[in-house]
Amino acid sequence: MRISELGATTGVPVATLKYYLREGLLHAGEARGATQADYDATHVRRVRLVRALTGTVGLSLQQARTILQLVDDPGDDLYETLGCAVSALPPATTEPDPDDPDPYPLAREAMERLGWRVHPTYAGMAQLEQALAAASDAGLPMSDERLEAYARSLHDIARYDLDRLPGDDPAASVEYTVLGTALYEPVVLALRRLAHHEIAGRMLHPDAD
Amino acid sequence: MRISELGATTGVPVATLKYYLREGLLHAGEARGATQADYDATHVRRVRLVRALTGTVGLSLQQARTILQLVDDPGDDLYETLGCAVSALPPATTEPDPDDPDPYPLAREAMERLGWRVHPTYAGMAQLEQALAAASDAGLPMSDERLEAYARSLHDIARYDLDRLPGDDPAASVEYTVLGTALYEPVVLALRRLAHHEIAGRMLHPDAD
DNA sequence: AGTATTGGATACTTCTACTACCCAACACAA
DNA sequence: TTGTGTTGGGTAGTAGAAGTATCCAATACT
Repeated sequence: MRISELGATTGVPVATLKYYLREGLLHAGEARGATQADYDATHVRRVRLVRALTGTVGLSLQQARTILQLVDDPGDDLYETLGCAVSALPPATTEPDPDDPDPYPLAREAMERLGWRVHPTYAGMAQLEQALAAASDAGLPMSDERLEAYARSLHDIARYDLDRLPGDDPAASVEYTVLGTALYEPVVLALRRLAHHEIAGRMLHPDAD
Repeated sequence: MRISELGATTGVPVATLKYYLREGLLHAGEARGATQADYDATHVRRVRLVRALTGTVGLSLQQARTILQLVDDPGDDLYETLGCAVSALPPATTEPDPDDPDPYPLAREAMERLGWRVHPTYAGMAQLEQALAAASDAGLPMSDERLEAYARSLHDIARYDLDRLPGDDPAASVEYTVLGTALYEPVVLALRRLAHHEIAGRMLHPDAD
């Protein structure tokens, strides 16, 4: 498959594919000569993945590249690889001051109340801290009760995800977890928005069919 | 309060505040003369809100402006206002072809299976359709079973949100719902990521303290 | 042999979100 | 009253992200 065919198959302009090649988001095709290279199904899949991550998920090319590198070359520790993936996802956070004994007080207290055992400087902690602080700053602080309600429901979702990992294939598990974390996030948000709509509809127009 | 004070209080450069004024994200201060205007607590709140929406939530200024206009001047129908707000949130979707009798087949089937009564062209439908299509394109299609598991948990969250609306104050309800939808989304994502981490930790290191 | 396409490189464009600078009008302190 | 500093209002410049366009010599296909 030549590059123009790859473009036709995926609907992505050839100039953009060349850009992805330059930027390291797409592996080079197999060279068949100085002016010809062969692209295959792995390239089609990769291009679709890049478009899904940068388009619907809303990642920057830099963030997508980091995720893809983790999928291509995962460590053997799911736990650590997942941490690297999460730290690549938005919202971007700054490194915590290593001297600060309690860099994420809101998130730490939340985890303690929930009884969740998480590493205190896991990337998700910084993201939760930032999210809680942003809500407070904006005048809608999140109550402990609400946070616990959210956490319980999301814990159920996460358990569903991890219960379905192929336990006998660590590499597939890493890929599934890393990509699933990122790719299903838009589904999560869309479903929450639709649920708000559904419930508001029942509250305001209970008589409709 | 002068503009420099507003900048000092919020930590936002004066040049940026002027930019927000020009762009209609921040209402003008009360003029006290040709070269002096007075800013108050509503301006501080608004600046914090803009920074929360554009920073942590990740909205563009255009999207944040749309949300803020809805909060400033909501219709009297929570149902419709919420729809406008959701359509301003990412991922951006295109208008459906009005001749297409079934513009969002994946999302429609999902809603039917779930028994959710939603308007078939609600903005969230396009977003769900796009999210499901992106996951499929990327090689991780979402099973019906998984979608239902996610939907059940997120419906619980949405019910929690709407059960706590001040029923006697429609304007406050609109503000709470619109801003809560947007501002709590980063919390939702951070909690899901942390839950993955927590559960993976228990699976891989069940013996740790 | 001739035409079209490719890989590779470089340059250009568009958009967003600022950031910097300027200026005349004013406020305030000495 | 005079000097110093700030303000509103405007214009212009910047940096980064994500492409897009063009050129070229080297092929591949017909």
